[in-house]
Amino acid sequence: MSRSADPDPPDDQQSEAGLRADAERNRVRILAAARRLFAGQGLGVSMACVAREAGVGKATLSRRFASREELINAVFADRMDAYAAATARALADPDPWRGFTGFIETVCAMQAADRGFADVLARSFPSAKALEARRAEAYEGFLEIIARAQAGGHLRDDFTAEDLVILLMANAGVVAATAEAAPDAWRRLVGQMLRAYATPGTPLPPLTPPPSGTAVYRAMLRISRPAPGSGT
Amino acid sequence: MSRSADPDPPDDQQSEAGLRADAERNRVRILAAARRLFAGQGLGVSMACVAREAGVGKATLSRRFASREELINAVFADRMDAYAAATARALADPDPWRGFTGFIETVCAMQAADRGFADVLARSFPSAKALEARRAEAYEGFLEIIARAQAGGHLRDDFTAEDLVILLMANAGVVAATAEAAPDAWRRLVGQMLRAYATPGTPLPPLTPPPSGTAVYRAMLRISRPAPGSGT
DNA sequence: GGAAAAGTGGAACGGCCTACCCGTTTTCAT
DNA sequence: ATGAAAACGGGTAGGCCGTTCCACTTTTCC
Repeated sequence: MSRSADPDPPDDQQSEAGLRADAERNRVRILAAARRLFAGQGLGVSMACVAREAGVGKATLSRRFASREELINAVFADRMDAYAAATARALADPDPWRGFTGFIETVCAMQAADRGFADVLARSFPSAKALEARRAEAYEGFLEIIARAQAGGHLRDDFTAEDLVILLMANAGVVAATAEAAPDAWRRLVGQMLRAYATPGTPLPPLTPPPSGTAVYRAMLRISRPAPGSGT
Repeated sequence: MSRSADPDPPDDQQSEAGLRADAERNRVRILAAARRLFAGQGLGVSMACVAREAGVGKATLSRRFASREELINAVFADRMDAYAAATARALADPDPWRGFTGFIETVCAMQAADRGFADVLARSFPSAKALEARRAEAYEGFLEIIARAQAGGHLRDDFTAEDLVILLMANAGVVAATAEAAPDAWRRLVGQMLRAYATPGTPLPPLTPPPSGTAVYRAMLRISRPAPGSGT
């Protein structure tokens, strides 16, 4: 709610302060290109590739986004909004357990849909202020989701917020490996994890069937992750 | 059982056919260096780094191991032996369920102990014949482990061999992220997965406590995976 | 003990990436 | 319309990575 309250109205999305028209246009093209590449290949894509894909010079990219983290911050701002919003939606659900499972599934689906975002959720970027603020916000919301679901009796008492991070890291691993060859594999993982989180009597939806043996084999072959430079 | 039945006896370990003494010595140093680096930083370490660590020239490394996969094949041969042997041990256990859980824990522990091996288990290297032979062997054994455990009534009927691969990929993700900051996080994941695999009445050991919030946060900061080039 | 064979490491090369600088083009306000 | 400021993109330098070639050293074997 406290994001862009500029007096300039006609910006539907995020836009930078006093940027010249052509500069703003390039900014948008860069963001679109980066979004595309990050989604498909993870956060490790080289800056030169992003510039090439956006049809701008490397210098322009560097001028607009000084570091990779800055670019990540801008690219994933709206996804992090959706992430934070998902906690609110979960809390609005009258059924605490359904709110909990829905949140887990939503978030893991976001990871599956965007390899870059999968990494963003499993890592932390201290210099990306907007992102980290949203993450903290979501964390607070998730604590409440947990408390409600535990009070409702369907979530085990030993479940902690740290377990979500572990799940996100695990799911990032599965998504990175299977995105192309077995794009539904993550559902299997999540279904099983929910079984593990639930108290004994809890009714659970049937498990997604596992990917075929050949699909899994192809996934084992294709894992080609460029992966983030440990850069600045 | 059908491995090195050479007439040359005095080789205790793996050694190459007619290699000059000093060449063989270098070979061993290369393997040791690669083992060390792969274990700590994953399979993405540069060949130049391996050569430097081994104290040999890059040319020597390339001459001995033409490709990264060849090096991986040699380095992880004994680990894959242990992997295959673990299935035999599991099958020797009179309690099928204990055999199953012990196998899962052993394998995931191997992943946690060696980041390179974690990747090896979650990927496939068609050109690394020795490795893949062992993997196939282990796969056969695992099918039997599953059948026995399901017949015993403690393993759910919907568990499949593909679920092991998914678990290995998930665990590889957790290990890559937490190896330094929260080295026990994988135990939490595995404990929860076993809960998910077990039929309702099955007695299960208590869950490993989750890593502390600060440890998890440090893990989210430090994920710096070089990661394999999508090699030859 | 000496020559041939086997092995070695460094230099050179091409490819890819990042960071920086600089001459040119575009925009915007007057 | 026009000039200054802003933005542009390409070129260059520096760093790794992996591969190949070549003059030199070590081992082996007779």
